[in-house]
Amino acid sequence: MPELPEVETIRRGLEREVVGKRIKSVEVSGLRSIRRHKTKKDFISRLEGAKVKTARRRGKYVILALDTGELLVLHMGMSGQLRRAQAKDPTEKHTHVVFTFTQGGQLRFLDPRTFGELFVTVPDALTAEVPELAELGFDPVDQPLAITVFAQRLLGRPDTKLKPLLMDQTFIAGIGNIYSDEILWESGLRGDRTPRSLSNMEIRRLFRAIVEILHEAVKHRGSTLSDQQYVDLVGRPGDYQQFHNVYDRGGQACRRCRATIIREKSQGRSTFSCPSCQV
DNA sequence: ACGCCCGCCTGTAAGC
DNA sequence: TGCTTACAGGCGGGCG
Repeated sequence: MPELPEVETIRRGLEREVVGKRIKSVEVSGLRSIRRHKTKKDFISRLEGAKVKTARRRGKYVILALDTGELLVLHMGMSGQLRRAQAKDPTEKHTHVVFTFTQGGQLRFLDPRTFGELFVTVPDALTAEVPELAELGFDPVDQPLAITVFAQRLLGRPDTKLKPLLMDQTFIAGIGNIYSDEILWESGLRGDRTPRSLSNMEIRRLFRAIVEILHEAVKHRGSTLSDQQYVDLVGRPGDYQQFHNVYDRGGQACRRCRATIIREKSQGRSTFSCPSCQV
C-alpha cells in the first residue's frame, strides 16, 4: 500500500508519538509479521526495555533507532498500518504486534494481507542480512540528487522502460504504482519510453516531476483511496488523492488536454495514463 | 539486462 | 441470494 509519501507521514507520526518513549512490553500474535526472526522471544527480548531514539525513513522502510544500538525496521507491504492506541481500546482484527510504552499508550501494527513485516537488526547487519535495504537507490525526498547525477544514473539503464524503472527500488527508493503514474503524467512521458530515447529536456522534466510530485504528496500526507486502507498513526486519511491526475481516473477527462484517461495492464499492475499528452 | 508471470495473503466489489 | 472471479499502494524469484 503505502509509498514514500504515506511512509513519510507515518514516520512523522512516529517522531511525534513514539520517539523518546521506552518499550515496556511487546505482544506478538501474528508470527508471519516477524518472519525474519526464528522465535517470537528473540524479537520481543531485543525490544523490551529499549527506548526509541529516532525515526528515519529510507524509501518505503521506517527505521527506529533504539538506545540498545539495535534498529527496529518496518515495512508496510500492501496493507500494513501503524496505529496509536490505548491499552483499553478494543483490539481490531488483523492486529499482529502491540507495543506498550512505559509512559503509557500503545503502538499497534495491523496488516490484513500480511505482506508487511517488522524486524530487529544491528546496523552492521543491515548490509549483510538485509540486502534489499542496503541496495536501495537514492531517496528523492531524503537525499536529493543533482540532476547531472540523476541523468547519468538514468542513462546507466538505457533500455529499461520508465515505469518499471521508476518503481525499481534499487534505482529510486520509495515510488510505487500510484506515484509512478502521476510522475509520468506530470512529465508528459509514456511509461514505455526508455532512458535512451529521452532528450535532455525530457530528462529534466522527469527529474523535476519526481521531486515535485513526491513533495506535494508528502505535504498532503499521502493518498487515501476509496477503500480507506491508508490512514496515519491517529487514523487520519491523506488528502493527495484529490490531486491525482491519472491514478484511478480511467475514463475521466485529462485535466491538461481533456482526452480520456486510459487504464491498461503492465507487469500485472493497473497503469493509468493520458494517451494524448504523454508521448 | 530486461520483460513477464507467479506466489505470497485477505477483503471487497462486480459479474453471473 | 449465493458462488466465482478479479483486483488491490509491495516484493522476490524464476523463466525465456
